[in-house]
Amino acid sequence: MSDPDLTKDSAKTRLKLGVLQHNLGYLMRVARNVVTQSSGDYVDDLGFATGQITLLGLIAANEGIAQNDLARALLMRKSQVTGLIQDLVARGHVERSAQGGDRRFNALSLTPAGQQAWRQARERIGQHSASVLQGFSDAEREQLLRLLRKMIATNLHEVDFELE
Amino acid sequence: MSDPDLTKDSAKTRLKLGVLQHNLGYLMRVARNVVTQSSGDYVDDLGFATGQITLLGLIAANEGIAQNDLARALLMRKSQVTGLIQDLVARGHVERSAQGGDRRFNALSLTPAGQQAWRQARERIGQHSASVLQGFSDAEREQLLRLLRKMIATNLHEVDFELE
DNA sequence: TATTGTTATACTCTATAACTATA
DNA sequence: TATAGTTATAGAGTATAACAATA
Repeated sequence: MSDPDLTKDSAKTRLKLGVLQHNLGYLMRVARNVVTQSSGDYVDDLGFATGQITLLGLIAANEGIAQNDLARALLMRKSQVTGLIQDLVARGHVERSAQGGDRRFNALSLTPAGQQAWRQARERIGQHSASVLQGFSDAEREQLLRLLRKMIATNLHEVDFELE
Repeated sequence: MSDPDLTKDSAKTRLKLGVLQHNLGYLMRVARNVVTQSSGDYVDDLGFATGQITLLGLIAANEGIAQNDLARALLMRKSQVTGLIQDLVARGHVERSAQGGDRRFNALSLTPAGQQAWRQARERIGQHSASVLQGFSDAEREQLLRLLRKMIATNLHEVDFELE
């Protein structure tokens, strides 16, 4: 991602973090920016909107899931999920099969094309993840992911995550 | 933060993460949402826009810093920093004193009122940080923050973070 | 020619609420 | 009365580029 705005200055900015180095909000803000800004290099050409790859992955792991459950799992609004899923349906990646019992919700699943797209996207986000964590030892990498999962699990009370 | 959209269902959504449980992008996305959505409970009444508290903290730790250096440190656009700083100046928290040497950039510093505001905000974001990490041991907490700092430092090449 | 900072503009993402259809 | 999902709309956040002043 070439960035004409950020200065290509060779001199590094020296910066003190002060108390912010112990603050989760600050560190998560910058870390999030690090991750999202570098992700473009890996997935932009696939043409997915933000969040759509994640939706594919969750549907792949949870065949027949309802949209509201996706919204809860991602802390997204259901209206937001509606738009993203509608686009995935229009592009032939996802299909909504009306559930036998409760006709209010749609059971979501991936079409063959959607499974193919997910396989490709999965490869890419794996590369991206490895790239951002290049300097990390295996233990550090697993530790970071584990602590993020713990943070999510202890704060997202509506969802019961099933880990392998 | 009461949320009329998210369902207050007592039944938990059971969800498999699949390969996403090992993916940094997914975990950072949800973790970020966990943090930002809960932060409102702690800082909304202070009336700051997103990012402004962080700017106060960085200026407090780096008296005389330039706006572009703040932008680099936060992976923000300089135009975005302009707007946020202008508002902080208008509210009397930050002042721009033209630097003797290079008259292109403004050396930023906190006014007495800004220092007071930062002390209050610092207290709040500390409480928020502790709240999100309630279930963590001291070792886990410090480990998570350390790994986030490492992730930022190894990916933000333009900035040289000075830790204590 | 390059950098700091401003402005204007457009775009993406997120939030709110009213609505339907089902239960 | 409550839930799943849709729609419309507004707002917050971010991106792009042209510009002035200075180096």
